[in-house]
Amino acid sequence: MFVEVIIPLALPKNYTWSVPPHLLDAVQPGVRVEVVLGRNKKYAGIVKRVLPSKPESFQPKDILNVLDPEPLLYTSQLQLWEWVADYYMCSEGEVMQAAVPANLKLSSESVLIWNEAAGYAPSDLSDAEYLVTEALELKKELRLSEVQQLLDAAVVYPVIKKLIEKNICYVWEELKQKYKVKTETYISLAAAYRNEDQLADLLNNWSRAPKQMELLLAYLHLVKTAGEVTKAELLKKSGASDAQLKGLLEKNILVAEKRAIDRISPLPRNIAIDFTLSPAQEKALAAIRETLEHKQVTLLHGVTASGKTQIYIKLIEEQIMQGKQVLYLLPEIALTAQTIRRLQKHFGGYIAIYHSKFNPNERVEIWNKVKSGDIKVVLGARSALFLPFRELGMIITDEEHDASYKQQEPAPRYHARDTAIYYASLFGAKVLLGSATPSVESYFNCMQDKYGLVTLAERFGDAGLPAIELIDIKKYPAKPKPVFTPPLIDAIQASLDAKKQVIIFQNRRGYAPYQVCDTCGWIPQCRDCDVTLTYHKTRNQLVCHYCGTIYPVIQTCLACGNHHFTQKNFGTEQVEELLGETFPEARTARMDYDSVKGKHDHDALIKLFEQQRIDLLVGTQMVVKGLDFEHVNLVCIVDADGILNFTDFRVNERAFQLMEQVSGRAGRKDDEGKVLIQVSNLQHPVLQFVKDHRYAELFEFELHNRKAFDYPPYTRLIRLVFKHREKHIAEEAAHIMAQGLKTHFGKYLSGPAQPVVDRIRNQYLWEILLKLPKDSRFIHQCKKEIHQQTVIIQSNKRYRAVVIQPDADPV
DNA sequence: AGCACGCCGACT
DNA sequence: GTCGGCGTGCTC
Repeated sequence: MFVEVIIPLALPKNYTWSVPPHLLDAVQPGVRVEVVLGRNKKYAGIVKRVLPSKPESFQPKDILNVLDPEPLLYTSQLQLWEWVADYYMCSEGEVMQAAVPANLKLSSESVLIWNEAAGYAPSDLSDAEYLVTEALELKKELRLSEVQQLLDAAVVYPVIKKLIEKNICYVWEELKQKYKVKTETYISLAAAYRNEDQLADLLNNWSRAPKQMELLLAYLHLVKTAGEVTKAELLKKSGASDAQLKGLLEKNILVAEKRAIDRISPLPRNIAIDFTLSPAQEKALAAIRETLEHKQVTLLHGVTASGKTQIYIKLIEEQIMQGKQVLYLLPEIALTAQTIRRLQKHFGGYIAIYHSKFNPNERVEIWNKVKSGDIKVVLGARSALFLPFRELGMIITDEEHDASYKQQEPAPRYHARDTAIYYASLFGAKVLLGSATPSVESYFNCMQDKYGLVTLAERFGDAGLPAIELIDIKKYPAKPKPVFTPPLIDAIQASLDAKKQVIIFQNRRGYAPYQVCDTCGWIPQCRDCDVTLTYHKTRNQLVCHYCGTIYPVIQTCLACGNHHFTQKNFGTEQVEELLGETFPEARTARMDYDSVKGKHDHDALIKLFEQQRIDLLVGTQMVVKGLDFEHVNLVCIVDADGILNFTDFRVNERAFQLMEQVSGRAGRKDDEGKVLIQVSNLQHPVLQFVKDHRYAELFEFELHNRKAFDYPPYTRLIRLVFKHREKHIAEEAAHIMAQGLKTHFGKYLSGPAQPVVDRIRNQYLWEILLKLPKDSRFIHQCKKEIHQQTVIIQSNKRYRAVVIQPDADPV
């Protein structure tokens, strides 16, 4: 018998191994098997299917072992992997990398074993070699990682190579399972004393060891109230010592037992729905149920604070009642303690949280519990899609428009929203997309009647939509360009006086986005990217916001040698600084990629703001995600031009989403929410829509524009960057690509899309490649990238790059 | 992903 | 003349 195995590597296809007779009964699709690939590398792969006949073109090797008594996942997951690999142009092994928690992907770890038999002469060894030899003689074996701690990382491999040559040690390859069950010791009464008489007998005839008796009594008391007693709990509650317990254990009065416990804190498994829906919500819920009767996917377009989550909760409850599982997807950033608490309150022990930053042991536990059907609801980021659901009833994709649903690096470059739709179809499950600002592609699918559409236009409770006011920046002195206009300052002051909070939105990090040489107008740019360098005052550095490269502050103009630069425009750092100067008595904080490095910083800052220990919060788009601030009554968009003034109309959708999301932060509880937008082009179409929260019309506008440009409605962003030392080559490449895209996107508008687009893209890429100079490294890289959804091509530092970034396509 | 093989430039 | 860098291809 033979098996096709998925190995967690980017192999061009799956390989086949043969099964020795004694393992025949153990193999089945979904189990892990230990196999040798290449010379002596061992991997734990997953059996995709069992093949009856021997392959012809090669001689398969035997599998070494079967690692699982039962499959790790169901066939629906294997189907999903196959689809993702095909659709997003990667190998199934790469999908496996993303899907399976590290602790289930056994790691091959090389261990150096001390060769007892061989002697050595210290004079023959270099310092580094001697160091390792000594350690080996002492410990008999060393892991490679330990050697690395011992030596300078750069010389590890050469030194080991030498030692092996000198026969001082050898390498042992072994597969190790890292996942360990966490156990806890439980204490219980020995069987002999389980009945009342015997226990009374024991207590009445107690002699000596009064301390032990104390502990025993404490145990008896505890067991009455708690039911089960752990060792740690008992010792803590009774204040007893280990010795006392040991005595009782030795006398066989109490017994200790180690039990595996769950890492996930056990919550009662009940559902507590303690709210009622508003009439508008009830109506939306009924509409969702109805559309889902005959459509697989429905989009819930609900303005911010319209209470979408409560509708989700009702739907989740229904699914649990039917014994089905639910996957609730959120963008990673929105997975805050706040959201989690909210869901946990209603679903207690039925729910699990899952995202890639979880510790590996917890991930394995959730994996197993989802597989067994123990967990009914998973609240997770995109990686939660790969959990082995058993009976999936529904997938909810909240904040459906969020770009972070698309994985960019590494492969598989999948879009969680679209993958979710496919995954759900395998179960016959329903999908609910939710957003206050749906993506154009989802909206388009509604218009095409492919998805159902339910709109929830009013905010929950008495809250109204915030009033949006435009401030004409041209009315105020042009230089220096004002960061805060007088009306804005007044409004902030009014909020401060009313003890309210303000969010100031500026979608640019750093202090100054670029700087200009006063004499010749030269602007410092990144060496590798076509991007100006942003000055960061706190770090006193120049940073490329595209690739992240850091440069020292430039004192001398590289073009003319002069020393005077002018800082142009402003970023969050400068806004924060100016706020401090303008409102010295207010408490100000900044929230952007630089100020919140870890996840904890983010949570901590949110907490501070929630508790009203911050009055003014400056931030980039980070402030628009996953926050529910009750005391905010003013949101300021300081520099709307910075979001709107692109020649590329395709940015409109993004600009609208940003503004709409920002304005959604204002005035959630009371009616006084206000949004101030400082802008120079008051006539900008996006602003007209934003002003009245008219999403549908913006969409019509977008669609119309895109049609006029032969541009497909549901490919949101295609960016082409061509660079070449020789300008005409770059231009030619750009031209060919643009032509190709234009000719074929007409067809794309009316037909099933993605495969076509991929073929076209590849075809034209090849054409470009043929015209470019024969640079083997460049061509090779291109070939490699062509197999990926996102094409990023570059060749070293001096590069020509083709960046094509198509968004994922609805299924 | 690793690893071997092979092809060119910098050295004993 | 060899050492060693990297580019290329292969692993059932």
